[in-house]
Amino acid sequence: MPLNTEVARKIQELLAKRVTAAPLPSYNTVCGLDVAYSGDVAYGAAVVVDVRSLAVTEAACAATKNLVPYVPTFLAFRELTPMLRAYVKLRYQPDVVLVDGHGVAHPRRFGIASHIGVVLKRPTVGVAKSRLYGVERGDAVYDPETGEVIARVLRCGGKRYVSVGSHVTLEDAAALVQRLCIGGDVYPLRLAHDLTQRLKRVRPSSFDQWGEGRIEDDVCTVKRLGAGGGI
DNA sequence: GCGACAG
DNA sequence: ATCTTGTCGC
Repeated sequence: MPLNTEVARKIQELLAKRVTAAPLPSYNTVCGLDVAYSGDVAYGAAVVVDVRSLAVTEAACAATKNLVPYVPTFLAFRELTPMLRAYVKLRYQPDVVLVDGHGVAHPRRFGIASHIGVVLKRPTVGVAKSRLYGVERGDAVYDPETGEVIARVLRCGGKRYVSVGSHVTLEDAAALVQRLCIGGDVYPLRLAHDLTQRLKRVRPSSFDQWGEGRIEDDVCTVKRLGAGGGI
């Protein structure tokens, strides 16, 4: 599927007004969202972790076809569907969602993490491995237009640009990511990435035999608290 | 016009 | 993101 950047841009500008930065209430579970590709199929994964025990409480995934091309500043239009299709399969709503990509550290203050936060009306945090927009100075990224700090740079393996998705403050977002930085990676995102990579390998390349954009639950094992099975 | 440009 | 093995270095 093609991408109409004219329309996509207006959608971002309109929805950006819905981004909020409320302080994050106490949280117990954090979900990591990621996507991987194989041919013309995108695999999305949502892995939920208990912040105290670091145990995986639940995980889900999905596959989608009819991919949209990647165009800088419009990543959400390519990865939103596979991420959300996996997310909605979760039985329990996680307290916070970590997204692989930027939040408001975006030219129109609406990266994929913000897009997901607004759509779900839930706390989301953007975690990217490289800068897309803004001026980096020390551990902060400033908006060249307003001078506002739009992202925090953390060291977790390599650099990690943390920004507000929505419904969280930058301070809380940075503290949360720092806390989940384990083994040189942001744990929930690492698990989501691993799951996504495995699905890509386990699945034969074609897509049709799995039907309307989804992977059978027996292949994408969904693990839950107290239940058996692994990711 | 030139350079930058999440995944 | 994806195509891909070995190899240099701490």
